[in-house]
Amino acid sequence: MSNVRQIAQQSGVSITTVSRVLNNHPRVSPEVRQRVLAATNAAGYAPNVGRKTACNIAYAFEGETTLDSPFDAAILAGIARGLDESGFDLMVLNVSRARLPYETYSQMFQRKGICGALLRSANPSRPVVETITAEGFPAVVIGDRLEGGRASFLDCDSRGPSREAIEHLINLGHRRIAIAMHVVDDYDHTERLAGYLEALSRHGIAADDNLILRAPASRAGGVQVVRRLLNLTDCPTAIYLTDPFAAVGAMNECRRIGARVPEDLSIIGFDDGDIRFGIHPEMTCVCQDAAALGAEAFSMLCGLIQNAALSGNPTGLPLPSHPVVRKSLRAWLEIHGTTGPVPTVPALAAAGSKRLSVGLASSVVRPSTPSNPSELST
Amino acid sequence: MSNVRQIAQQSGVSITTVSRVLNNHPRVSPEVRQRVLAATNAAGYAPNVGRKTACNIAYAFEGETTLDSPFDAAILAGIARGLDESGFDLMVLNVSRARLPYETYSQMFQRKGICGALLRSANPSRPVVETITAEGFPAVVIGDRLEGGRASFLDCDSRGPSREAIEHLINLGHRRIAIAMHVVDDYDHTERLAGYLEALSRHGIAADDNLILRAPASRAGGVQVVRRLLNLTDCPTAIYLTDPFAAVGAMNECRRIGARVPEDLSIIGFDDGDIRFGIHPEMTCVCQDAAALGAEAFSMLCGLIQNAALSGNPTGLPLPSHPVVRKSLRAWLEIHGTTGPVPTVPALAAAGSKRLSVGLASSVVRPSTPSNPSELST
DNA sequence: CCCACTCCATGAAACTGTTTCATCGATGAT
DNA sequence: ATCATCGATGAAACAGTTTCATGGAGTGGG
Repeated sequence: MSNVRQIAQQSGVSITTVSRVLNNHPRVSPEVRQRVLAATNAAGYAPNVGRKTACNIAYAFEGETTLDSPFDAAILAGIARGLDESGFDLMVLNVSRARLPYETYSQMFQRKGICGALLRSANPSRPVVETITAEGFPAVVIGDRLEGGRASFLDCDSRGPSREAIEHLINLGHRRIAIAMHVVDDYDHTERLAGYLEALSRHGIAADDNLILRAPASRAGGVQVVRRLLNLTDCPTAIYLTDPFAAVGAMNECRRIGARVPEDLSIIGFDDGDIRFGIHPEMTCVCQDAAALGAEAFSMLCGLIQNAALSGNPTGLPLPSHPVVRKSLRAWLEIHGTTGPVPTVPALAAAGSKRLSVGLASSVVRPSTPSNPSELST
Repeated sequence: MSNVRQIAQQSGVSITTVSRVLNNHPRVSPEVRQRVLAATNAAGYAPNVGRKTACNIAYAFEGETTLDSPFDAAILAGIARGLDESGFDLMVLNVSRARLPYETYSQMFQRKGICGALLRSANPSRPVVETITAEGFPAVVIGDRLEGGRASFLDCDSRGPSREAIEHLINLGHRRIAIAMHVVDDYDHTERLAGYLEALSRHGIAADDNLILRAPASRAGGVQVVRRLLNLTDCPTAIYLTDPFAAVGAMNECRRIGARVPEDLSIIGFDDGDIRFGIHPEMTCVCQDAAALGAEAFSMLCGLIQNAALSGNPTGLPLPSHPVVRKSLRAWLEIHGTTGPVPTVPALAAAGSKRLSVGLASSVVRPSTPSNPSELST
């Protein structure tokens, strides 16, 4: 185990200077700082004083917080339930903000007394997540499959259930089925698209690019999905929305324009919690148990931490070969009241378009895509 | 500033022993431990080494976590948004679990590098919250008014808007108005009851104990509220449910038994987020902005921490007179589609009761209150 | 050009808290 | 009675931080 005195000797400075560098004090010349940092990283230095306080778990994300989404909230709650028995404390951390310029992510975690991290991954933050896991710091990635490196992860397979959802629609006679995904292109949404495409191809239905939409994961996004689809000359008879809020928004908009669900249009949503029971009709949807995801990820992380402690690497510094744990929970399809047989008469397009134009005239909300009158009347 | 050596001298032991006591090591005799602790508390000791790491904010609660509720989730999100600029990190802490037997809450916070706490208060945890604030540790209580001591708090006044909500119903002609509150009797729900009673008394309507219900803050709770109220001989024409989920459950149950909202029954709910827009008809409700509550509480706490730092009390130890900040946000009434004129014919009781018995026969869910057939037929 | 003066980088030493190892006495088994 | 063991304790070594002193580079006035 290296200490400040060794680092000092190796970089030819005093321990004072080493301490200053490590604590980011201003009064150090750039060259000396550089030299000390090099020695520090080479030696894999970790502070020994205050080491005992390293009993925190981080729920780490990068960039904007999405803590208020039911998904993140439920994950947090799942983690929190595990905490009580474990003796760990939970820290919520924006890793990109918390890291000092010079340090590795592992060093940052150590500095904050964190001995393991749950990494919430979305596509934009993937590079960061990959860096952290590559450093060998005990971490479990939630909601992404980092097949490449040596990352541990827990994801929820929504591809199979998404396929089943679409096949459910196909069995009901639907052929023109739309899918609406989040504009942020994360792993989960991509998987749901894959399930959708799989179902279509299994039943010999050609995918239509016009029926593959992206919209914000919000009620407003769902509203837009319905409006845009109703503008199509060949309107779909069913929509799969891969986000809870978007699904609710779509239901609202259907009601507003007088399209009956499921008589005129079938809707399959997605649910992290129990939104599906709060709306009417209860929503057919692909479900995942986000709280279970949090609890499971936490227990995986505890395993990793224990393992690191046993292998004499309590500081979480990079190891040539650290253990990898990978696991998948499964999402599932729940059939409720928003899916039904394909309409015999194509009532939706006509009714929808007509009422859409009426509705818009009296509505405060304007569609974000400027509607072309000629399209509306088709 | 005291240190271990002073504590050691005062309690007549070595610094080793003091360190052992402070770190809760087992090999200390009870008497010595007692003596050292006394000296420690008397001296207001705070560790100096590792002091710089005290840059965390705690979101502290006691007992069961409610992190997955939209209210707590939104508060957290509000806090998280403030964090980025502040340079603090957020710790989620179950104070009753995290505290070691001997230490004060302030010491516990310090041990964990926490320089300020946001305390989520509910009635069962009030004693703990009061203790913490009495210690003078920089803390802001969210959602409770601790008028007594010197506690800083931020609450959201829902009493006025609750009164307005009931008056809105009275103006629509309603006279028999029920209120359903959470079984856990926290400050907010009590306030909403007060607003309800105020409105009744202002309009010379006598409060009826039969119309004041308690039910769990869940969809199932809301279902029960409707069932129990329909059992009454003199059925209400409007209900105010002080919890979002309960309101949604009540709406569901109304739909199931064929009671139309608002034609047969007016419903006013409560909303922390935007549930009101996700259901149909959009729900008339008293709203509060939980994210704003989190953000505001955080900014208040930052003020307290800065103040403590300026007054040379960076450790957050008890001060004879620490500053107190108190603030209220306001909830507000939003009128949407679930409230309407009082029904001219008392259709609900008859229709509801009839369908209730039919519905129950075919339903898996049983009411928790055993229904008396004679009551049903009235 | 020289001489204070200032400012900055740096190190020695003082200081804080933790951990290791040795000691001492009580207790219990033989 | 003797020896082994174990628990409580302290001295000293150790790790890291902070204070204060130092020396040199730059600067401005004479």
